[in-house]
Amino acid sequence: MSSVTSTLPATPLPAPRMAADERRESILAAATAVFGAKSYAGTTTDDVARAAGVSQPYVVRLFGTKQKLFLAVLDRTVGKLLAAFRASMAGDAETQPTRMGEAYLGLLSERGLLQSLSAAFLLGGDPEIGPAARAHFADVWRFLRTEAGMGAETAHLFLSQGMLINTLVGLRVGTEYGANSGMTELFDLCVPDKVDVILAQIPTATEPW
Amino acid sequence: MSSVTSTLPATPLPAPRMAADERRESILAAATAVFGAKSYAGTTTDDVARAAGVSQPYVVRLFGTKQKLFLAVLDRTVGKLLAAFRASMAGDAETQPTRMGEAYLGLLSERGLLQSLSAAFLLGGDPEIGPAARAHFADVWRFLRTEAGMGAETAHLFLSQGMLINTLVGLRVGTEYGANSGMTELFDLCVPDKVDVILAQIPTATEPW
DNA sequence: GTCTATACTGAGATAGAC
DNA sequence: GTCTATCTCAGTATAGAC
Repeated sequence: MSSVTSTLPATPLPAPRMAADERRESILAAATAVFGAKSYAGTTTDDVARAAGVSQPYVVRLFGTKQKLFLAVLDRTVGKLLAAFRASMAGDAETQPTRMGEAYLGLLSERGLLQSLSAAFLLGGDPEIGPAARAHFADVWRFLRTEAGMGAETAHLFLSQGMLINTLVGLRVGTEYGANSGMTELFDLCVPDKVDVILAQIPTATEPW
Repeated sequence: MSSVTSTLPATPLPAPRMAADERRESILAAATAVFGAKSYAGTTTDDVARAAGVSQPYVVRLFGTKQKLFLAVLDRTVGKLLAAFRASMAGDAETQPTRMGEAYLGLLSERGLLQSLSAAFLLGGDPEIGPAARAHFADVWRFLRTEAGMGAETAHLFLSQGMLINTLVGLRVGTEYGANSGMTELFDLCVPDKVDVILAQIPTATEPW
């Protein structure tokens, strides 16, 4: 009915060129968010690509395989985790556990970071991911016991509580529960005086992926 | 070269007829193991079928969709969890937390039970699984606080430690780590005097799926 | 450095026989 | 109650252009 030129197919503007390292990092960040939300197998390389604003084959091109991408995400995540812990270690020994706890909560501000970790920790049976996940977990444990100087008991409690926090965030408890349902009580114990901060980090709407 | 009758194609013996309920339960058990090992998205209905010794379409036929199967697994799992807790409640109040902890550890003897739960707890963002997972989690919390009469602090600690145990099992820590690596220390704190029992529950070899 | 086109495979689900 | 055959789509990965 009308001219051909008027029905423009909206050229899907190619992503602007970027230094490889920069692009790599932005894809890792996107992948972290998506893996965190949909777990390893539930994530497609296309999800990641769209979250990062690049094409699906390019994601594969840069990282080789989806699995390698996931392993790269893991490395980066644990690196950030330990870095955050180390950064929190200045100050007097008395309040250190508290500060480390807060450092941990700070990591919630990166979408999917802790949930990607949790996802990896469930894949111990995978022949490639499993060993990597165990190694990373052991690194964290060793860090707490040696570098951070925590006693076994303290480190145990610290880790436990971290895992529960991960669970609550993975469950998206904040999005669905109101002030009732008893969950708020638990939330308060897990992240005292930080409920609002935490809730803000949880994705509320449907994501692009 | 030889007679036709001698090269038997090994008729893949059809599963013996079973009452629907019985078959349903055996598929649920198989599905629990597989979902626990490979997470929701990583599990195929064919994995489950083979673990249960039936055909893939039959699994779908009985449960409608993979998702419904997973939700059924969740129901069953939480049912077993609460049942085990309730069963442990007889006796004096003093040692009750200990007995509940032991009841929890007892659940490790069913392959994948706690790991399926953990997997579900990571899928809070899923439009159908998320709400179900939150509801189940809330049920457990309410149980601890009301029926089991735990204080908020106690319940919090109890849950935390449960989540860490789930993590360790999901990681298959026992399979890969020997007496070194520091993990044994943590293991001992998580499941005192039960290390061997726990390790025995962790699948060691390649499974049929 | 990044894309389009496409080959290939795997997996959920349906149809219908026994 | 259970299977075989099969349709169909989604998703990883490759080839090759720009």
